[in-house]
Amino acid sequence: MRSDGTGTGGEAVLDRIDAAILDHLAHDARASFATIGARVNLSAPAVKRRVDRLRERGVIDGFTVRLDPAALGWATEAHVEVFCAGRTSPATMRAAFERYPEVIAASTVTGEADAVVHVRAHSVRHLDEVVERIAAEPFVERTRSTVVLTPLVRRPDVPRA
Amino acid sequence: MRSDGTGTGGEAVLDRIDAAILDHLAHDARASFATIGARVNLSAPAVKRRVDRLRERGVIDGFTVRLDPAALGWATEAHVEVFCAGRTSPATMRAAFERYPEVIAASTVTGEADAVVHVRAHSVRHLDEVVERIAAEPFVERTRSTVVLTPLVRRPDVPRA
DNA sequence: TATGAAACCTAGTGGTC
DNA sequence: GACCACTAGGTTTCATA
Repeated sequence: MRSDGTGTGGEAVLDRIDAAILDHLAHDARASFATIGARVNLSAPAVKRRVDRLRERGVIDGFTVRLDPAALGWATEAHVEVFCAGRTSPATMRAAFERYPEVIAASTVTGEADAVVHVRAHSVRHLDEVVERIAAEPFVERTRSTVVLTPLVRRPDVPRA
Repeated sequence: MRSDGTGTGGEAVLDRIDAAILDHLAHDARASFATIGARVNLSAPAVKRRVDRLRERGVIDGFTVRLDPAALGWATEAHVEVFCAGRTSPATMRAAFERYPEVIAASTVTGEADAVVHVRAHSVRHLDEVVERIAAEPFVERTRSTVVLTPLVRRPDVPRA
């Protein structure tokens, strides 16, 4: 895989217009096709067809709302490293972590810990309670938490470039 | 701050209807106000007014597209712990990390490291290159990377509960 | 195969009660 | 918050390059 987003055959995953459309949608997913079309020099139907195709291809996973955690009282954020007792399957971990609404992301990782769980809570007290519950999961040996002090960058999940 | 999302005065940040609207928008940010209204027993204009109010209040930050990283060739993901030489201001770090399109999130944290930077790259080679560049930033003493093996959970940035 | 133009239908929006 | 009227946008069809 080359780092410019093209496959081995040279066919770009996205042409320049698709990229521009996605960039626009990233900023305003409710923009009209006509508005997007004006920026990419395409008619509204043409934009719609491209968006439909991007959805079919799985490039576009859906459209969501961006919420401000602070405005909703989710003031505390932490990365919880999870150390497992013995070998635990990713499926087991997923099943466990999915049950926590406070878990916004989780993945198995290289290095010392077996998994890193991204937790959002209302308060340090709330965070503590969640971490306690995670630590009490049968497959968890211990955890190590690092609390977020200052958010610096927060971008869409996928880079534009 | 209580953990149920209400303030000290007892006024909920969101009433039940707002929460339902946001939940719907989280799943499909391009849903029509009429469709949303059908689910929350409200007319389309009423839904629109609530959404407008949520935007004004800053609860809704915007609407974005959810892209599949794999479909776009962003196959590699890592958490990079950054250790700074001396004291470095968050503003300095933000300015530096913002310049990397590969950085999808960054924050200062408690614990050993000074910051954690979430990086997405096309390949391990690409990731390596990005980490090298971060490590070469003037304020960075050293870095420690943990590469994501298996994504387990990936949710909207803010919990619904 | 992708597009543009037009037609048609649905949705957004502001005013009124 | 509902209802109405008006405007704007979504979606299909068809012709074209």
